[in-house]
Amino acid sequence: MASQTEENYLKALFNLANPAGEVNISELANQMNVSMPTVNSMVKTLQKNGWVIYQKYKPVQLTPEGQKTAALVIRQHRLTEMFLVNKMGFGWEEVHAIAEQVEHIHAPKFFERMDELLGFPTIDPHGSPIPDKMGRIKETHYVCLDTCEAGQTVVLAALTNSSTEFLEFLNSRNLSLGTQITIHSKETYDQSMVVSYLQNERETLSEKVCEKLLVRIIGE
Amino acid sequence: MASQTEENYLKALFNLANPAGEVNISELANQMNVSMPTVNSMVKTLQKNGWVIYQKYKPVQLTPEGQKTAALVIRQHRLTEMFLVNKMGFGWEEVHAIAEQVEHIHAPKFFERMDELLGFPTIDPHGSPIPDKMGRIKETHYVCLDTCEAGQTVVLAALTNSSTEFLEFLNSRNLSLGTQITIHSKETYDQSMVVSYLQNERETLSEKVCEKLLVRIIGE
DNA sequence: CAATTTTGTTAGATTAATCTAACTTTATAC
DNA sequence: GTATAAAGTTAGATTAATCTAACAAAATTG
Ligand SMILES: [Mn+2]
Ligand SMILES: [Mn+2]
Ligand SMILES: [Mn+2]
Ligand SMILES: [Mn+2]
Repeated sequence: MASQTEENYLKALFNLANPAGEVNISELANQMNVSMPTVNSMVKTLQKNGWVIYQKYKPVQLTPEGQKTAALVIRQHRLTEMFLVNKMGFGWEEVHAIAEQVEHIHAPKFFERMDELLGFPTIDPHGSPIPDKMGRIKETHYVCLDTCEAGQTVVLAALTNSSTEFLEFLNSRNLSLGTQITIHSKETYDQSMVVSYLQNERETLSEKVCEKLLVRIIGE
Repeated sequence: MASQTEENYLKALFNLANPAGEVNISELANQMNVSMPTVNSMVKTLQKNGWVIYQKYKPVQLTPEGQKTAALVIRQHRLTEMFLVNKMGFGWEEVHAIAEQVEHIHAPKFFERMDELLGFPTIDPHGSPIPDKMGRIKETHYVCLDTCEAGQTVVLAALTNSSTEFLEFLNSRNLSLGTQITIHSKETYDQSMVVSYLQNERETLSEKVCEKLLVRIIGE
């Protein structure tokens, strides 16, 4: 059974993997906030446990078992976030740090019960997909708001970044998942957009914000 | 901040303390399922952190800070058990192992929210008192069923042992907290009792069972 | 393509939590 | 009250997870 530390490395590998499934030692060290030698020794441990493939000086790759283990921890993280928001009244900006701890609890029934009580959700409070019990993730096909055009109507569906600061910014602008947004114009100089939604008329969103919003296009 | 391991030692010390607040090294080793040298080195660590008083060859004692830290972990354990039973539909025999892990989560808001949603309970699903936010425990004065007399009517209030096996035994006999029990007789030979409650008429409870049941006397 | 920079590895140390073996102190029992 | 037993300590080793310093390989770049 994976230790908490190992589970955190597996999650990081899962999230950092490029299309070929590869992750560099330096990226992983950076993500985990540890030194490269620490990562070097940890990937050897992960390999011994059958979770990664690794050769000196080559990028690391999760094995199928590694992928599944990682996906199940991510499942527990996202179910926890959903439970905290929908059943315990937390805000979407408060739940990540708690879920980061709860995800490591070894008690399948605990998470199955959450899943049931939540009605088997497929996305978490930030719009990220919740892997199923087999570790499979349903692919979503959202587009980034910054690639949208003036005149389009879209619905906010997910975020590419869920930091507390960004979520608090979205709260301050009254933006939440499911909000329907009309794009009035896009400034070619700085890629900012003027949009309207709910009571917010002609709100300007900077490129920095737009590039973190994933939407479904529903009109024009 | 206490590590998970340290928190578990503090809980054990809290629970093992005799009226003078003392715990022997061997008792603690036995409770924690580790060797005496392990305990010896751990109590030195706990002392360095200000949680215990300790002198070579003397029993260990929690300091007031140690007591408070222990009580707050116990609070989190018992709130979790209550939440699992009352809000998530678990049976009282299923929750201890999960709570043993959840109790170590560092997120005061998480447990405050549980407390609120539960309506600020003062006892857990096994009748044990839940310490308040200051670590204070409200004293209860129950009597052990095996000290009761024929003819008395009592209400099951708490247990001195909450092992899964014992809880499953109680489930099989339809016994739960709050059940009103009438004592018909007490066998002087083996201390067993013949009792009635709910639909269960003239049920025999062995000494081994009676000594684990704490009751409030309500009649005769 | 050689020089330099970046990335990755090895070696060796540290800290927490554990163990066994050997020894010492305290308690118990004739 | 000495002998034995029980309880407790010390010493030294182990494993997981981390670090820094030194070195090596790979990538970049003029
Ligand atoms: Mn999260
Ligand atoms: Mn985590
Ligand atoms: Mn318990
Ligand atoms: Mn515990």
